[in-house]
Amino acid sequence: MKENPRLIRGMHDLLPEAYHGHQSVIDAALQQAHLAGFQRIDTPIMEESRLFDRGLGASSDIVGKEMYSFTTRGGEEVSLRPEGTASVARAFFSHGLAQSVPLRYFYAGPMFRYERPQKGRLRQFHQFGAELIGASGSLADLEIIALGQEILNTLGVADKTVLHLNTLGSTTDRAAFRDALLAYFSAHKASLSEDSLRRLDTNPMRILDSKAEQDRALLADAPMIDEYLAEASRRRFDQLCTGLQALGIAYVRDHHLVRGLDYYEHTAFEFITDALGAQGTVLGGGCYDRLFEIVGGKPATGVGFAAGIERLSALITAPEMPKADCALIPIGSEAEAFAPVLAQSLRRAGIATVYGFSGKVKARMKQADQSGVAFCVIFGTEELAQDVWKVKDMANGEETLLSTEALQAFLNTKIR
RNA sequence: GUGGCUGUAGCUCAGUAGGUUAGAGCGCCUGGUUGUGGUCCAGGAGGUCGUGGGUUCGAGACCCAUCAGCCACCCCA
Repeated sequence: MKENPRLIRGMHDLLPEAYHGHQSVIDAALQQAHLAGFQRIDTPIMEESRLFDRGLGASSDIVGKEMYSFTTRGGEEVSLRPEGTASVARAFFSHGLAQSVPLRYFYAGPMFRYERPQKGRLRQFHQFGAELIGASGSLADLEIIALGQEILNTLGVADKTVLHLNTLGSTTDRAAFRDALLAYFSAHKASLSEDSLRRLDTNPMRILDSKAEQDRALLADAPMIDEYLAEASRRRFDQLCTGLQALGIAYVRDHHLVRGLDYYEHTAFEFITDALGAQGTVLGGGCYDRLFEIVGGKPATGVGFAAGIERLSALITAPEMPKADCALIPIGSEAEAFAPVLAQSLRRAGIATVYGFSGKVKARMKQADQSGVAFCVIFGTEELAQDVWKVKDMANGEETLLSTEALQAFLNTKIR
């Protein structure tokens, strides 16, 4: 316990049961993504640090203090990815994909953030996400939100979440709004919390979602984004709202929803739950047109979301683990030697077969039982001599003697 | 990064105002059954009490440090 290697802080093993929960979340998401025409991609978990430095914005906490960054033996400055979108944007340019627009991509994998661990917050965690590149406007926003909603529906967690929706306006709208906020809060510096005083310098919009009472008291009279929206921005948002209504997707307009990454503009949304403690966002995203120019120098449009697999996994009722269909219990060295042969033929017939339990027959039966198999095939010198297999139904204890062909047929009908 | 709570067997926890050989339940192993699980009965193994230091005649209990976990802030998936 003292000298042995330990788990690094904030890192978690996924034992079979937890892994299965994760996988079923990914499977459900993937299934819906497929139905919507999104294709799976993977990008490296490591990128040049400057991709994230520039892409996510220096004012974001992620870049400021949460990245796993280091210098390689070759002297490259690299970072473990803290999120997936910047990499997708990079890949867009790396492969000249501007030709093939619009693109619908889905990804899933580990992300890394050097934060203090807490409920629903790990240093290595897993996200899946969807990105729609090269389509823009309210229809693209709607498509992405609808996919997110559909995934939550499939997972059966939709009733535990609320969709929060906001618009941040275009880059120019946002800048004007920002200035107005800066002016307003600067005039009320005395009443601001310590954290918000800091935000005033780094990112005034973040004061909007402050949890501090003293800050919230100021919010009522604070400038609203709606007052700063250009006509086109307003229309885009209105059309999105109309579209959501048409799809029967409920939402709440959250004027204080601000996302932490600098690249967002126009539509921003989060599906939030109150069942997970303080880390309530389960799936969130928005429009990130600006990211492309920052990353690749050329304009493109994008909207997408990312979802926390651990958080979703904690919300769903864990599906049952898949079990093997039957276990082999050979008795005696002759039978022992034949177990692999029988296992091979059963497996080739599509029957999931386990063997190799240790100890006496009693102990093996117990292990087989605990592995959850529905049937045991018990055979020793007697059975081998008569060329039969004794099959035991673990549910009711019934035993049947069967020939090899009959065994496969028997198991196949019982299992399906 | 800041604050609060916690750290005793594989798991969940108990451990009186500091006092000899640290307990329970579950799990595990063995036996009751020569080739048979899930119930029952009997027995058994397993702990440097997170780690390091200190106080004391004596520390699992008290103090300090450190590490880890949890919860909240911060931030976000």
